Amino acid sequence: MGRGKIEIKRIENSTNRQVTFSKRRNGIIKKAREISVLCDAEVGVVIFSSAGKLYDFCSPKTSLSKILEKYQTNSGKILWDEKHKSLSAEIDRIKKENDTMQIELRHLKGEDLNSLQPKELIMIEEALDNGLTNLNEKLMEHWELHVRNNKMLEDENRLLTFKAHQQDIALAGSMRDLELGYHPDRDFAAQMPITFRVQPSHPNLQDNN
Amino acid sequence: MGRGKIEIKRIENSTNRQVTFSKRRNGIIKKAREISVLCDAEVGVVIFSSAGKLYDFCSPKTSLSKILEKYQTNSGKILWDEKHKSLSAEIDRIKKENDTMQIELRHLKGEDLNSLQPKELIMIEEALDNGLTNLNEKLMEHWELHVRNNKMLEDENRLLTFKAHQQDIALAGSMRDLELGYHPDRDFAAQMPITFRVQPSHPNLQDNN
DNA sequence: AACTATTTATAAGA
DNA sequence: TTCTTATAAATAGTT
Repeated sequence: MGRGKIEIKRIENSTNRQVTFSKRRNGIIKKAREISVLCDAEVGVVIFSSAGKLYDFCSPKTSLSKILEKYQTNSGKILWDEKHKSLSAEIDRIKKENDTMQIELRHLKGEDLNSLQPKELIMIEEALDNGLTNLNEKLMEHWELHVRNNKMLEDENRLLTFKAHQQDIALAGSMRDLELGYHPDRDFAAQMPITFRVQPSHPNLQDNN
Repeated sequence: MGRGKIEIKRIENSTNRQVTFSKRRNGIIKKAREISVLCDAEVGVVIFSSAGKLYDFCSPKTSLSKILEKYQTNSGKILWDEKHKSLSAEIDRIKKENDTMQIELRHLKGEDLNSLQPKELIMIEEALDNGLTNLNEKLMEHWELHVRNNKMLEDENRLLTFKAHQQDIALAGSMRDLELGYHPDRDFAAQMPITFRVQPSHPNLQDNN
């Protein structure tokens, strides 16, 4: 249907094929929806493009899972058996991998060494030595970083202390100047940092007896 | 499409509905076949009539089972029953375990250490030290066994050498004895253990000359 | 992504 | 059901 009739065989032009796929896919899914509504049918459609992209449709009020379950009981065909097998096979494969690693780990931790030959033991020893070398390198890096940071902190600290000291001196100087106005005879308070000088909040509590 | 336009809603007339179902079902399956050929797509269609009758289509060179398997891995949706879920769950669990061990192994081999804190590094170092200790112990056992075996071999060797030597001497002695029979003026054969002295079984052969 | 000339699907009727 | 046929829908080629 279209400007020309086409033969039903693989469309060789890739762009063309993709466009046609897109149009027809929409068509099928629309048709699937329509039949499910018009005829009260349960429909499941799964489409993979040649690029592997997935499109699917499932009639409302059900699920692919339910439809497929019904498919199995109805057709007698078993859809999951293969899947079961492949899953089990994968489990076996991973478990084997797991065991191998487990053994390697144990060996590296110095466990279960009895069955090993000196040659194997020496290989493990080399691996451990190697690991230890790498590890110590990394620890050294951390340590150096730590030392450097500490040094920077110390420097900063010294600088801050110095600045604070300078400020104290400067403040003390200006206090002295101020107090000189009130009690020209006393000036030793200026030697104290300003924060330590008592400001009596209740002057009447002071000893009057 | 047809003599009149129809609204997309459930067809109430049962006969009508069934006829429409039949026609449209054929239509969908034809379309599914066409798209699978034209566009090199994998298509699976499952349709249940309202009466519960099953119709299905699957593109050539594959199977519903395979398509659905692909559907699962692609969509992440799980279509299968409880058994599958538990298998999948186990796979996930083992894979996680695997990953953990893989990381631990790498760490013990001194790889991928960058993300670790000094505290963690130190723990790994302790594990490595420990492993090395156990390993060296085991190697030492092997060595001692080896030494002991060597020593035993040496001892045995020495013993055998000694015995061989003694036999040589004994043989030499008896040879001499034999010869002494012919020359009675020599008697130092008496220094030899008695068992090695030859009892002449044919006295008449003794020297009468 | 739209357009449109054609083909195809199908609703209704037989 | 199946066939026919008028008409709706889908879509191939084009812009």
